[in-house]
Amino acid sequence: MSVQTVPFSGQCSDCPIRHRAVCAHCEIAELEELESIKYYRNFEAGQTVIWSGDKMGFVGSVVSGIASLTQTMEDGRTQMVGLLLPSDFVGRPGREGSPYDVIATTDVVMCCFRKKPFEELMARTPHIAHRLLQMTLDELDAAREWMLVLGRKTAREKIASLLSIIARRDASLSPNGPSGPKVFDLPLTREAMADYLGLTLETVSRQMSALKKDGVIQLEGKRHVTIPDMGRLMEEAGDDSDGGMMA
Amino acid sequence: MSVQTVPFSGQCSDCPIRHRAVCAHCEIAELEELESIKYYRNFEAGQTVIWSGDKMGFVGSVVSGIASLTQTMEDGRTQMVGLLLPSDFVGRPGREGSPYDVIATTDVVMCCFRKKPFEELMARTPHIAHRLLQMTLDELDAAREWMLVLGRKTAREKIASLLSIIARRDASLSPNGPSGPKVFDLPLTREAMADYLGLTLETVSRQMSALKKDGVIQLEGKRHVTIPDMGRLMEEAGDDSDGGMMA
DNA sequence: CTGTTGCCTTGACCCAGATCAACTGGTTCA
DNA sequence: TGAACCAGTTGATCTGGGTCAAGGCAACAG
Repeated sequence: MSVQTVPFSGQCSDCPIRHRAVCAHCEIAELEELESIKYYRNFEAGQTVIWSGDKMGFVGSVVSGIASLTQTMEDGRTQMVGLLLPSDFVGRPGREGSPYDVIATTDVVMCCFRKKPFEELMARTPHIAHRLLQMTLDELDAAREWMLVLGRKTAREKIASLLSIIARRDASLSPNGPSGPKVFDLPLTREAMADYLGLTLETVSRQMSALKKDGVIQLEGKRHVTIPDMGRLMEEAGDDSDGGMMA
Repeated sequence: MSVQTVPFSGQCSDCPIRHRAVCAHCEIAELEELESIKYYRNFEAGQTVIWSGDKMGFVGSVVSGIASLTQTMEDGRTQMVGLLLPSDFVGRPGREGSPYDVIATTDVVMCCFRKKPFEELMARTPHIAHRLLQMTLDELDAAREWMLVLGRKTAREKIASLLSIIARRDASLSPNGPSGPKVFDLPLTREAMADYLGLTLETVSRQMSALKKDGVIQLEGKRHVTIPDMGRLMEEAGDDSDGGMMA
């Protein structure tokens, strides 16, 4: 309920996502231009940022918090089609509306640009256009990796896949090196996990319990997760256990 | 077995995908530059265009035929994560290798560019970079739409979704208007359909038979499909039956 | 301290789709 | 002429995960 405020000076140079967002490759002058058209918006957990089909007046980056992209069928079945983490971009230069709902999963701070000025700026700033292409290609790869999860993995593998994704990206932001136990708080409810994984929340709950019983994860409360052995978790996910890092 | 050859003069100006591929927005001068670094390659049905993980020396566009992007787990489970139709782009400027296998589903002709020269050209040709961004965004939307199919639809709905996708894009290329019966040949085996839909080929076969029995589709042989009522098919797919076109 | 609400867990049962297996018809090759 | 081989169909059976239903537990309001 408390109104969140921008969690830093508000200057691009101090911005926590400065080197990962659309603006990552910008030079000082370009950054100043961006700075002049940007503004911040706060969204509370559960709030809808953009409704599917609505025209979108702005684009922007997630500064903090987590949002989700969700598709819904007429009969209520829903599928989350993307997780937006800090530095991820929302909206499409050159598109009217969003094809999915964008929903704040936790409290979210976004760095927004009105669409028109941003598009104009992008047209004459290859650094931005190029970075956006890179980011879009990354998202496409992530979406396709997720298609394998949705289409071919068992419930247990799906849960393990989700946990390993969250653990890995969390690790990339936080301390303690790549190996060793990982600890984090799940930012998603069981229902949100189910929507992401194409499962029911009961199955999610059961498989979480099973992974706990088998010692793959430890749970403290409902959300606080410890992964004693990341390699083990990756095996459970059905991925190559060597996550690309060799001795 | 017959060696396919380029099915037209080989000049960009005559190219069947001239106005839909990466080069769509190029001006004459830019097109000439592209022309000077392009070459054609033919692949037979079943042939692997690129192996997952291999470094890729080229990028390019599908000129004719159909290719698929496929991911495989160690135990052999496979998921098709994309269908490449004429005008679709293969490869990533700025990436070493492909994260998935690219396999020719039918005989395929590709218009290729060696990666390095293409990247250099792209860097100084915003028309190409911009078009590539557009196309990537489209692919991302398609991938996300497919996530809903994989995660939440029943086998029958999945088949109907696939058929309606093929029918719609076929219709956009061929005669007879948007409404009225659609007729086409399935470019995929039952197994390829199963890999795309996250099903087994037996289930695909059964659901095809069921849709035929219920009059949603007509089958002549195994592959030749007639859709008497597109609206009906869209309902079966669980999509909004109005495909965006209103009276 | 008690009722309510939201999130989660657990159990019992069921069914869509997987698995295993037999069979059809077309095509190629000898 | 027929053996071998595909791609596809169809049947019988099994099972992972969905569905339905009953709590548990923490947070909060009255």
